[in-house]
Amino acid sequence: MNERAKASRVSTKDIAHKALREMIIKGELEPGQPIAEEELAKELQISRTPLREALQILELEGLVNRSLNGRMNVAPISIQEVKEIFVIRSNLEGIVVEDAIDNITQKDIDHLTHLIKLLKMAISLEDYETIDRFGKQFHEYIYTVSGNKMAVKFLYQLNSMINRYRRLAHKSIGDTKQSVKEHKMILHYIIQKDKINAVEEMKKHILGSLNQAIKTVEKYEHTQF
Amino acid sequence: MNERAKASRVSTKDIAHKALREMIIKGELEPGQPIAEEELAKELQISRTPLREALQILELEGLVNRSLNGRMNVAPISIQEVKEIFVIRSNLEGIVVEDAIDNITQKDIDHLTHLIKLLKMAISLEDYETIDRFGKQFHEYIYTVSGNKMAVKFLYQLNSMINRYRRLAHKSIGDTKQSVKEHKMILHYIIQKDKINAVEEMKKHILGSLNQAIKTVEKYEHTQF
DNA sequence: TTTAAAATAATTGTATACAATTATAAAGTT
DNA sequence: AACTTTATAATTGTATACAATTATTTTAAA
Repeated sequence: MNERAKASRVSTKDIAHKALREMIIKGELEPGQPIAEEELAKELQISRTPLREALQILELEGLVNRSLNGRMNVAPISIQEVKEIFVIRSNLEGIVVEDAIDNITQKDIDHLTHLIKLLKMAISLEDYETIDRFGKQFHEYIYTVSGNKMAVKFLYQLNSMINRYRRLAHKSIGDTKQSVKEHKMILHYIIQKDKINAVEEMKKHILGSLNQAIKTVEKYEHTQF
Repeated sequence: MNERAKASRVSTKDIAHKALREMIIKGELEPGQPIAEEELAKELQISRTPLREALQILELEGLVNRSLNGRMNVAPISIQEVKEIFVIRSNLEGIVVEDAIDNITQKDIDHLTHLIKLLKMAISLEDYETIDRFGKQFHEYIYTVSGNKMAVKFLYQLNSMINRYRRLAHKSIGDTKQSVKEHKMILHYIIQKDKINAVEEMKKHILGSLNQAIKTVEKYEHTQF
């Protein structure tokens, strides 16, 4: 048999899915904008078959909507939806830290501690993109430790939508410093294996970013119909 | 223009999706069983195109899995997954009652009260199917009142999986009587607009059915690989 | 001019054909 | 006989063709 690992093939569908997701998150496809399959397929230089499958995934992810007549459009942005998403996310992140506490090892704690250090460093450099990346890594590392596949699956589903809003938000240095404090607190409770407070703190942390997200969204809001 | 409402066309894809979901929930397609597109398409008398789209929905719903080589199989059943699902559901149901309390009217309260009466009646008749139906209606009515589209969307997604386990479980009369008590309590707190206790009670109610579900699943478990 | 009806065009939904990949069987080698 | 290698078959992934539906334009009537 062949030595090298089988390069798990990337399908045209997956490429289209990721590309479109990116385009929607970046706003290159605007909220509310109608989608014509033929046209979009030509633009991506693929056929309609994998494109339709990609669009269907995006539909289930909540990034595009399908109206009764079958026509699709980029999902509008709404404050109501942002609120709903963040409350759900806060609960899921709560579930996930709680499970993570059951499984966490010293190696994991070291890694999370390291991530917080990196986070601080990025803040001192006012490098917002890096701040965002390390913050994300902190959370995602906890996802992995939790071993809760289902919750993680839902969290990633939510993240597709959250990323749309995250992109619009530009944090202040004050916000990021507050954020690093919260990460520290969460880690503290994880180390203590104090589930109640870890969950509590995590929920507060997520909901804290909600108000900020709402502000940035207000001016972009589109009506849903 | 035409008078009558446009009969929103049902697509082959949707029919296939619902049919397959039913078959999986009923166990007609067994956990772990491999799926061959061509064969299944012939059986359903449709082409592979809409079948593939239906299968993709089922994949995202967690009812089928796709392995690295593209082959699909009916998702196995596992205790770990049941646990994860119920914890997530309990949180989502908590979110939803909390929101429902903000919107609830006297009419809604009357309806929920009525459903509990029907539930009691079904219990006295030991009609388990009807018990199940009214219990479901009680929860789904709260979904609607909440107005939380996102949470409801996730709940329905979970329900596809939960229904697989629900079907295996056969409750005792004792269980159902306990259940009706819990419904009453939940409604009580809703009427009082006591969010904290309503959420608490709802979570307990959902998690209460977890242990029962676990028992029934234990003998059906298949290993995931 | 406005409204309704009919015809045309554009778009989505499904079936089929083909290409690419993966699994299975057969043949060859040590 | 066990292991590779090659050839064959089966299966999935993508493109194209066609059918069904929906939207738009044109024509006709009031």
